[in-house]
Amino acid sequence: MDGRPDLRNDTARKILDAADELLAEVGLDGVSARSVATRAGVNNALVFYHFKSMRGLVERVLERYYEGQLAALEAATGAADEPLRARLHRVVDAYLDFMEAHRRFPRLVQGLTAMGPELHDLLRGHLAPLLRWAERALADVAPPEGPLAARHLFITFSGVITTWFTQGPLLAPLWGDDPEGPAALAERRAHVRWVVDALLAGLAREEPAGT
Amino acid sequence: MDGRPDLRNDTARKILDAADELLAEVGLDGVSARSVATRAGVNNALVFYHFKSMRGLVERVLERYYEGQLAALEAATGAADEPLRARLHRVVDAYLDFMEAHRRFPRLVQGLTAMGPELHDLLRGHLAPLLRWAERALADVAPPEGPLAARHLFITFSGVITTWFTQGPLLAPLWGDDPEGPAALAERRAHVRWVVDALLAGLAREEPAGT
DNA sequence: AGCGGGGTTGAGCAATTGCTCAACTTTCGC
DNA sequence: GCGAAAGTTGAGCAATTGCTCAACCCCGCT
Repeated sequence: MDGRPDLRNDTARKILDAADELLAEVGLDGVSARSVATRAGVNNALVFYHFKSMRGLVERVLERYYEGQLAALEAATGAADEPLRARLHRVVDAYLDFMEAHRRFPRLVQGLTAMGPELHDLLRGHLAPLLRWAERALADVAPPEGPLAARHLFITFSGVITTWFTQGPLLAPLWGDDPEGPAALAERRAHVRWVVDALLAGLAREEPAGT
Repeated sequence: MDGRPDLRNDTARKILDAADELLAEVGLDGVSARSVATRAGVNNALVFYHFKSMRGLVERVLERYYEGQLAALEAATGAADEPLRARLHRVVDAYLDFMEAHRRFPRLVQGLTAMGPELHDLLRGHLAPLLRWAERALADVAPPEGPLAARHLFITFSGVITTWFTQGPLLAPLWGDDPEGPAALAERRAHVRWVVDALLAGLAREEPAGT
């Protein structure tokens, strides 16, 4: 009933889905237990029965997304004998695909990050495996320390990708594009790939003799 | 009394400053008119007297930041005869300096962006001049359309910079650094400069014969 | 048939919210 | 020194919030 309720088509799942939708529509502060319950078609007391508190609900929504993201990135990592550039392209594609398939996710993370330090530990716990994964994936080309370390590249890459999804809806109307459309995403995907190539070229130039 | 109250050291300014601080501490939803008034040392009715509504207050806080940011970037743009690389480095430095001097700003924007579409028009209004400025500054090296257009580069650059300030506090403890310290910022600054150089090199390679 | 427990319900409580209002004080032109 | 405007105050209203609780329903078990 608490912690991790069953999510097989029963009430807890409907509540979780409703919370997910509402978080994207009205933001974190706009969603109330009553609104979640109403959308899920259940009594609002059930929200606190299945998830212990409102915060527990939000944490569970987050958890679901981060698990999916990490799985998607790891699945795209592929074999180590593949050329790094091709691997990175696949990973970046997977990142973009996941964000496109779950457009609410970057918004949600953005909102929670800005909500104050109480949630930082929670977010850190989900970010840590992603960072470790990036450090492993970039171990061959990035120095362990300094301005070109994998952690900086990780922040840069994730910034380049997620900023499109968070700022895109704001900016795209300014140049008359549909930010949610597939054409705009394809263009952004090409841009990100180009950025990856340019940064890889820069890394190769920086340290011509790899390990 | 409304719209744009005088900000010369009287009550309206104290309210605005208090709101600014609180927005960063407890997030957008955590700040109430009473909390703002208490911190400012005034009666809470004054919040609605000087600013018409709670939203008006937040808008005014935002406005102050965006005006400062645009001024800082334009001041750093410099003369057109200077080499583009040097100009970009100066602009990027100014961007980083502004963010460092106003660490609450990226957080605030992040929170407001995630808060739902009601605030999007407001944010768009502030973002538009920044975008136009970027398109002007990059007119020589970026094509007007496609994946390398100035707008994509703008999102990329601002993502690389702001993500450090929003995600940094989350990630830095994972590698035992003080994200707010000057050493961490200097390292990030070097990283961003390196990114700028790498992307400029990529652009030069893409279109060897400029206008 | 009876029992017990997970699931569900509506009502409700205490706290907080944005905002209003009438009354009070201060400021300022005249 | 007068009167109007600007500024300030405490009280309070209507609505919403997270959350609790006692009662109920429904199911399998014996």
